[in-house]
Amino acid sequence: MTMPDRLTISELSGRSGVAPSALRYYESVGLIAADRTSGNQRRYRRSTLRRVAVIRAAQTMGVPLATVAEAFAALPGQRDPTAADWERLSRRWRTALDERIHVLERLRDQLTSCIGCGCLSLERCSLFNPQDRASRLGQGARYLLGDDSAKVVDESRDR
Amino acid sequence: MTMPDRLTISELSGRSGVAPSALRYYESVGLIAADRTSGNQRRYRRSTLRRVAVIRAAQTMGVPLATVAEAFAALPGQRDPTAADWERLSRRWRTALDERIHVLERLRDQLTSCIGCGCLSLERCSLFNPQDRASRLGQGARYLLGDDSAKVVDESRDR
DNA sequence: CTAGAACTTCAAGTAAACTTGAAGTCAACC
DNA sequence: GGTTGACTTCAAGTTTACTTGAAGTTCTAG
Repeated sequence: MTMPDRLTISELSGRSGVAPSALRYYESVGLIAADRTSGNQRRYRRSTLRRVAVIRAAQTMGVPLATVAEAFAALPGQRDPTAADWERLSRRWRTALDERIHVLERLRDQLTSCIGCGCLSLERCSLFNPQDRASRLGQGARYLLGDDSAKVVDESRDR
Repeated sequence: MTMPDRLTISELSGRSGVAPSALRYYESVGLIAADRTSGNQRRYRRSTLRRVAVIRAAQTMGVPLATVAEAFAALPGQRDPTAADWERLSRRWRTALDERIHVLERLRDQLTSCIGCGCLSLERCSLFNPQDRASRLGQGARYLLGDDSAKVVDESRDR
């Protein structure tokens, strides 16, 4: 009973904390895969546990599943991913994550200094700058093209 | 033409970068309000600009609109919010934002050290710990109750 | 005063990420 | 070998945060 070679869906669910229905959904969108028993039941490789963990980590970062699927496409389909495979993936997300953290930090500072201080002038306040929402993560700087910035610049004295 | 006292919906949309349809939606869920002209068209107070900016900031933080609405309930309904009003609100979110940033930072570090390094043992790796997903922001530590933690602890050698 | 742009409401549609339910099949234990 | 729990598929429902479209009204410039 210790360390089964292949996991049933409820085992994977129990170990990953992800509902069976969600795991089936992940399979339906190509994020994970499973072998089948003669009776058509799913049996997951142990490496799937790691995959699921990475999926949840990505979601915490704000990465949509479609983007995760894209990234997973770079992983080997047949053999289990190696450490190097996972590392390539982590490097790819690391930058985006750094950016996202940066945006949130700026927002935090603004939240105190701009809203909190009572400086009700909206000029040059990045909290009010739509450009700062370019933090969707996943596609990169989509927002940065359309020069939405400086649109919310306003004279002053808005309560 | 400089600095109108009340804004039309397209003016507010233009200045905030938020689509008119979204603004109407915000009104429908009680996030913003507008006076009406004799002909039933919306005229927004200038303070609405700030409200909308705060809504977008909250979304960047990952706060759902329902939670924003709750927070806004603490703002004065009649008079325009003062700096102190906004500050109370910002203090309330500041903590949550700090937490969220912290979670993402831990995730970033793990993303490199745990996945990247090839230490494929999953024990004590917070990337694989469902507890770390307690970052929903808004309700506080909902996840932290159900002791989901230590569920994903696994023996080792998962690829 | 009239054309056209901008506005109104309301219903329905969309996308993501699932969950739920029905109806049936498989596996494990005594 | 039967029964109970776990599994299967498939369709439909849910939530959030909107957008789109239809059908009609109002505002503003000439």
